[in-house]
Amino acid sequence: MTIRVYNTLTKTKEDFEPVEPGKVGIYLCGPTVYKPSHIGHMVGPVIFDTIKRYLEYNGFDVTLVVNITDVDDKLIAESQLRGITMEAVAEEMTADYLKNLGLLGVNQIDEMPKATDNIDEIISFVSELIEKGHAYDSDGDVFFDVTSDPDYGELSNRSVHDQQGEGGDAANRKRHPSDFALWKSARDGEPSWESPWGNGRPGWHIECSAMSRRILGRSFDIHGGGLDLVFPHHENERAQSNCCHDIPMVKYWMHNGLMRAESSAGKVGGRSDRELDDNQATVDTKISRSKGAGGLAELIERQGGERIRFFLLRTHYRSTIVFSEEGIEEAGSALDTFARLFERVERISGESVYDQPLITSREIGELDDQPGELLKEVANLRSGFLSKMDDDFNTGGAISDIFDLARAINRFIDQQNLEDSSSRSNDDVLQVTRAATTIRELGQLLGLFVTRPQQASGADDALLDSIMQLVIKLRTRSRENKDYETADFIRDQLAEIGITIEDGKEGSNWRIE
RNA sequence: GGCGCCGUGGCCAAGUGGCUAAGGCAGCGGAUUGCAAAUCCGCCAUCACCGGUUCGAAUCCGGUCGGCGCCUCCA
Repeated sequence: MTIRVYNTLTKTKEDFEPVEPGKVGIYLCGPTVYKPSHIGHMVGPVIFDTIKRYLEYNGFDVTLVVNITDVDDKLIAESQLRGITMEAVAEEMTADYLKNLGLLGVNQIDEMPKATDNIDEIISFVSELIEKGHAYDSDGDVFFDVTSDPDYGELSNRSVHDQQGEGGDAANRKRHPSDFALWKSARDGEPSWESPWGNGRPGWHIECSAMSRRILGRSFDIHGGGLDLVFPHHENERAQSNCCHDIPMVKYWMHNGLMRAESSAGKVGGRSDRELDDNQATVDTKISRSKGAGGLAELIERQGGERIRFFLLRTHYRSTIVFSEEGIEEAGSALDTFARLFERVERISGESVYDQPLITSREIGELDDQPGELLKEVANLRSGFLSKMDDDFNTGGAISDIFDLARAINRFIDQQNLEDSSSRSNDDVLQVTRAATTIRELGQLLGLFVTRPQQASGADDALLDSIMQLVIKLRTRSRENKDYETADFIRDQLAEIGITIEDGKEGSNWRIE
């Protein structure tokens, strides 16, 4: 069992071996908190949350860091526009971001450092770069000298010659057009901090170099982010850190694919809308406002976090995901299979699958020999799931195995006629329970099936449940009297208010759709 | 112009040199059901196109067509 990881730097999958055995440091570039987050911002957190879960399951001690960029041009612009402080904007948008992460089950983040809490660290980092001859002070701005880094451009595969470089008035203070700002001198009315080069604020890239060093050390394992960050952000971070420390900052650079709106409008929340002709712009703007870029909170409320998470994880993390709400609904239909299965198992065993203890380590599971016909199949599928995850966290491929698992369990229940209590054996019930628990064991690695769904059955609301028991009793009586007209009427009427009745071998079940 | 990605069944989506090309959604047929629903069983693709390498390619190479990203703030 070797985990393999695709490294953007080498463009190949490599065997995963942490810098320090048993320990893994992951730094994921988080958001600039100037606007509410959209679904595209969730792709990285969901996949890296999943990666951490998987690595921990495999016995690694993982630290996951996601930074918050709370000082930059866009934040300043937003605060001026709204007439409130930059801190207030950042605070509001950070809260929005955290709320959305929570709803999607992203709860593996260990630290979320903010740029403004690390100004001292940033200033000393810049000073070190100047001392080592990799940066220069130019009239209150400090720039990184890209020509001092022989490896510059290696990550994004480009040479200094074909760089455009930032334009604007900063350009004539640079020695080379590709040099980028480590420290920007303050303009009137902008937030600023004292520094050896005068009042100013950090450049975009330096916070990540400084904060990752503080928390994860000079050399850590995984640095992640969206594909759009490879250049210039990660290229520049890498240049800063490598030049400052003379050791590789990061062992594995991992980048997730970006999300795109339907009808190839460009990425969600991106700027491509305005470049389209009128006709298309109308279509695409509507899509992005109603379905994603606009209200993530509303989207989550409508669909549920688990569905969205599953939707994201169905596609390989390096691929582009085309956003559509239909896609999320389809993912939801697929996910319902598991909710129904867990209820079915609960009816048979009398215990909630959600109350069963979960295996949280791969080793324990592998040592456990599984007796019984069903559990043999389960063991096979389980190892299929794990080997797909081993191969660069192929969540999309691995998911097929949990569907096969569900089918195997349902088939076993059918064949052994376990819904009929008279034909149940303790061994069969045990096998089914353990098999279903294996789905949860694997699901938890993806952040799925972690908590019991609220509306899986009526048990949440005692009054509703007793009323439904009564309704079912009345309907059962009708059926026994062969009064199918009444029985069907009750079922149809319930369906209209969103309650599904299913007649089973030992009575009827109901479910809120 | 430079760098890079993608094109697998109606739709979504794994697989990237060799068992019968995963899985999901939808559909169809069957079992089951009073009828349904759920569940199970079965059916539904030769992998954009052309050429090449190879005993053998969806998987490698070249070309064509089509879609997309980065090079500027962006997860």
